[in-house]
Amino acid sequence: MLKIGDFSKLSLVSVKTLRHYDELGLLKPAFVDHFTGYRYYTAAQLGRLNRILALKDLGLSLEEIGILLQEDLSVEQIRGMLRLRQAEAQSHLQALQAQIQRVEARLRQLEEEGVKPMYDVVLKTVPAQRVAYLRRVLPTYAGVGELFGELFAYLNRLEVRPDGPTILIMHDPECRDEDVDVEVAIPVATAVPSGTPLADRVLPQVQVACVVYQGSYEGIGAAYNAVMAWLEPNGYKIAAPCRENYLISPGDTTDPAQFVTEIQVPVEKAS
Amino acid sequence: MLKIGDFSKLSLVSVKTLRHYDELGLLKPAFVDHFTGYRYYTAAQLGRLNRILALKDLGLSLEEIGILLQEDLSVEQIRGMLRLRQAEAQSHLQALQAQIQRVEARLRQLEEEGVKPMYDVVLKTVPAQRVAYLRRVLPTYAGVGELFGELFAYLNRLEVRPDGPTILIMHDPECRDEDVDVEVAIPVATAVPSGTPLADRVLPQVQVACVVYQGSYEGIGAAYNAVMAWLEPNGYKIAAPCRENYLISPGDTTDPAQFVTEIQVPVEKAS
DNA sequence: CTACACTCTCCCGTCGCGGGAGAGTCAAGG
DNA sequence: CCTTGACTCTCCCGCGACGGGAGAGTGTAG
Repeated sequence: MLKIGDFSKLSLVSVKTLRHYDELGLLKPAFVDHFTGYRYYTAAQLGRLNRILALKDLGLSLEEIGILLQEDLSVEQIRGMLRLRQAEAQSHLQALQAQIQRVEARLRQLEEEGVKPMYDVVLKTVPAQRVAYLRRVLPTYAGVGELFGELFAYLNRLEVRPDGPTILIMHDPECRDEDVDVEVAIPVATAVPSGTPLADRVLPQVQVACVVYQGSYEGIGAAYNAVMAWLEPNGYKIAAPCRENYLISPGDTTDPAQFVTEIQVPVEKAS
Repeated sequence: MLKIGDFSKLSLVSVKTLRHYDELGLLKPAFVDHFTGYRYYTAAQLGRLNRILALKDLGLSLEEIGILLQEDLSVEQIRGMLRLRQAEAQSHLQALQAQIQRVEARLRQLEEEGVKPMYDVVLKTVPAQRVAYLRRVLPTYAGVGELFGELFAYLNRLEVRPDGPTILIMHDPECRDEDVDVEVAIPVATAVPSGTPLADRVLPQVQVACVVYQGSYEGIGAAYNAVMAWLEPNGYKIAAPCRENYLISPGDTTDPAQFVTEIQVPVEKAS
């Protein structure tokens, strides 16, 4: 009969941990003095403790270990739990590798530019949303403002309430400045009545890499460069037309320095 | 001015998280109504939030992010933190890969043997300990019992108290049954007086793979097989002579089925 | 004016223990 | 036999990054 401290020295497991395992029912002392509450262990219990430690080293939770320690468990069930754990660990591993890649990319960027980064690219999964939209080929981007005006005019006439910031979708595969195929859209909670010049559709859920750009639209190219430069080192490629979300726009303020635009680039993993 | 729910929808970050970041000082709302406590954000704050999210994606803690968000931080300092994080992530990665290897080894063992494993091998770091010892070449292992008797006799005469279970160290590089070079040892708290037939020495700290074996000494070979079979798939090799710790031995009980022995194999990583 | 959706603060739970308080217990030496 | 110091007990807090929920107050559309 060993007191907890002796058993702790023998097993190199802390007293706290032994008490914790007792509480969880993983390793009950061989004997407990009911008057003093003292726990007494035997050397033979080292076997069970070692099993617990070995399973813990496989990354299993104490709860899972408790299940695995039950005697009446089939080999199949044990194998199932280990396979499950294996899969978890694998996906954890992939996430960690991707994270290391991101840190590396950030470090490289820091060393190459030698200056604190201006733009932070984050991945998001944008949920599906219903939008009212107008799509047209415009001679230049300058016409986008008017197109939004047209969209809002229709909405007002139809008494449909916007339900989010305005969106611009650029359908040209490569960026160009003339004869651009653009779509202006705005989220709506309910479908637009049919038989009107306005249509609605549901933008599907999509994963995007996005940056937030603040300032006049002339300088937005730098933000695009940042997100495009982020894609390759992080293992992504463009999957669909780019979008811009106008969070603070000429409709809200006259000072272009206050304009806030979110650039969203739909992406998928580069195989 | 956006209410927290609107800002949450915009950023795809939960209200709970936004409040949490407020509390930590990472992202204070642009304005707080002092009467109602309502938080109001502006779209321009999305930039800072994105930076927080991007840094979080690198695996940095919110506390570290708080430091990195300070304006007056040099590029050097930022680089230092990222390098540190990189190193952490790398070691985490290695640990995870080793863990996956262990799970794989366990699964293979399960499939090959098709039965629940009897022995669990665990890695420990045994601390340095002072022992009194006797080393001798014996014709067979049967003489080990007598050798222990001799050791205890000396200890009694010198009034030195044992401070742990008895240890057997087998110095033969390969296992054999005849003319074995063995050392019997027992931990002692204080040095053995000099000028006696007994000597003491300090066993250095060592990393061991160990199993606990219960039963008569005749069947101990199976436990050795288990630990030896564990070494290679987990990337370790034997680094020093094997030890046995007699936790419950003929001195404690007459029933060999109750004997408990811990087998310790000093190991190092196979390069 | 009345719903109803939204927001607030506060508290608990997660997971595997570690640290510490305050009280009780055990074993060796005087 | 008594003391003393080393152990041991239970109970509670803390970590990290939030999520869930209670109970109370607030904002806005019909």
